[in-house]
Amino acid sequence: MGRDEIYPGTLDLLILKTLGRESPMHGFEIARAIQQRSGDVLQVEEGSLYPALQRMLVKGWVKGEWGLTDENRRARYYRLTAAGKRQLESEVSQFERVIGAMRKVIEKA
Amino acid sequence: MGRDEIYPGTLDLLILKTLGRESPMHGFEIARAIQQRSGDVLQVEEGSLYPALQRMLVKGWVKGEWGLTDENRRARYYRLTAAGKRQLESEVSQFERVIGAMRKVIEKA
DNA sequence: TGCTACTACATAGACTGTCTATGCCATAAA
DNA sequence: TTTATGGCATAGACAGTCTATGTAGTAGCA
Repeated sequence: MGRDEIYPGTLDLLILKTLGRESPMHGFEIARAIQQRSGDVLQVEEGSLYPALQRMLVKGWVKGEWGLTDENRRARYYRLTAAGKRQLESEVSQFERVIGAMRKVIEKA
Repeated sequence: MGRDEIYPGTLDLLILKTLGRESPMHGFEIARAIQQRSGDVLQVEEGSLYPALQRMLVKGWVKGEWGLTDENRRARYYRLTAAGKRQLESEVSQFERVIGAMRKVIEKA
């Protein structure tokens, strides 16, 4: 309620997918990419993004390396690990399953 | 993560829709209806269901009346209020918007 | 009568995950 | 040298779901 975007539990999926599409990326880029691809509907706050990335680092779904951006700022570049790819696949199929089930509950008939 | 079903923030929608489809219903019936309609994918735990119904009572989205089931057990029968119907519509359209946006992020291309 | 199973409602407490707010630091621009 | 901006990060609040537990009434059965 009050919830405006991004259902809890789906952020990881968005991040993993974004990294799966293009790697490596740093945090800001990931957030921007999600926002753009979603047609400006989904906005990932930094206070959600970084904790999520930390969790994924710990779980070994992503690896991070410090580097420099085009504009010479330090940034942490993330890329998917093999475990991350598996996780991504699993989350995608779970997403489809759950959303499909919700559709059945919601649809007219 | 760990999350198995029902993304937080979507339970209200499921309950509202179920009540919108058939009223009045008591808690157990609502849970059963959601489970059945979802093809046994979504399972609403009692510890989630009753707090959700309480919240909705407070917010005036549903009204509850005590009654007796076919089997002579006391049960609280819920029905949508006008405010509940508006809320339902709003949640459905928000759901479509967010899920549509997620699809754009997730889809192949 | 006593036991068990089931229906139905309900709450406490843990836990997860997101958000708001804030801070730090470095670079670039004014 | 001040300001804006990019980028990372954490603390604290908060919402919402789950697990576990409890109550109580009904039905069935021995």
